Amino acid sequence: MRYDTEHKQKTRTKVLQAAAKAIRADGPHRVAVAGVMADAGLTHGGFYAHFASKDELVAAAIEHMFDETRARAQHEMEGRGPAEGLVAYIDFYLSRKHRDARDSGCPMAALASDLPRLDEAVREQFADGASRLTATLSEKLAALGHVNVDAEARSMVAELIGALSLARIEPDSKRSDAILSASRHQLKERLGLEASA
Amino acid sequence: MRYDTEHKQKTRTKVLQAAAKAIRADGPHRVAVAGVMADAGLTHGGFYAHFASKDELVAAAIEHMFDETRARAQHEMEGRGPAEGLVAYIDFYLSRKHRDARDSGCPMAALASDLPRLDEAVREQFADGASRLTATLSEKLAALGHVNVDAEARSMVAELIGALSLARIEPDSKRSDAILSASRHQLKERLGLEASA
DNA sequence: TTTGTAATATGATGATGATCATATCAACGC
DNA sequence: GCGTTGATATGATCATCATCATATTACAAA
Repeated sequence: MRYDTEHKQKTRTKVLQAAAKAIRADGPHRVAVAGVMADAGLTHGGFYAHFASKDELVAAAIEHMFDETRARAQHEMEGRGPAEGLVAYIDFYLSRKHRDARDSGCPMAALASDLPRLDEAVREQFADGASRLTATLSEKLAALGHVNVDAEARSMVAELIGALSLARIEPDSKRSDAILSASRHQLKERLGLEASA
Repeated sequence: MRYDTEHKQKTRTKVLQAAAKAIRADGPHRVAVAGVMADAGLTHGGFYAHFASKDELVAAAIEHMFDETRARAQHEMEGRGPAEGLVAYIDFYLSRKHRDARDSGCPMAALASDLPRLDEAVREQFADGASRLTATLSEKLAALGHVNVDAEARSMVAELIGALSLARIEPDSKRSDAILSASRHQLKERLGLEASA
């Protein structure tokens, strides 16, 4: 080996990070290989030493996004009881910060409408990610003594994604805030996580 | 006038219909002007006699989608009391039929993640459409004696869009059905539209 | 039937972008 | 120091696509 053993590995990671951002920001079809490579500090030529095709890059980048956001979610809920954990997650997910960070936030919200247009393999990855998240939330609900935890968790995830998507569409920032706020409160209220309406 | 007075108008409508379908199916960036024209039974050359640019086509097509789906929503709820209307709308929105008809269904669900990447003008159109829908649902809730109708309606729209998006991502049809079903029931239950859980 | 012109078709043009072929460079072992 | 070779860079190529310039065509009116 001429270069450092990890050199190529590190480069691959840099490319993946750049791709993960660009794909969420611009959509899988608008990201250009050359652009991603430039963002990673490279030129387009080396690309095919790392990935067999752009499609493969997209798939790998999506996996990368899930790894990142799963870690963040865990971090968000870590060291808290089920109720506080759920509240923290809701507050994080429906925060202005998350809304404004499309390029580094939840891939499901960032790519909701791009996905049905992608390969089934990628969709499976996504469905898997969604299931894992639903399962985590469902456990917390069970710990709180809820009965219909599965449906409640699914419904919760749906509202989170929908509300974040809508908040990102709304150009008026006050109204966008109101969308986030409404869902934050409605969710907490109906899950018994908040005293007042 | 050489052609029929309505000829061009009719052609424009055909192009818009084709574009509205293609955009929802493939996303605004993957639809090609020539393809849309071909779908409308024409060749690409005449395009610029109807629209100044592709962007203008996209904007017009999105307006067209809203007109269509608003009419359908009205039809769905028409001649029913507020409770039955809401139930009918939920059942329609979260139906397998709607899930499988991405190219002719709700534009918000079909384009959720494409929108933040489009012009503010288009996003305003969308936010407007969402507001109108929320307002309609909110009225029905008020008629049923609900108090916090605004937040409830927003939350409902968010869950509808989120659940439909998730159902469209999930490649396994049984699991996809389960996503739709969970949200259908959760929504009706929490809005007091269904007797049993 | 002929004709003028709006509506449409045909055929460029230039830009962008995925992919590949070839050249250059970096750093490890000698 | 120097060559070897893996990692990147440079510079095509080919396809797709928006847009435009020019040619046809269809049909109302004469």
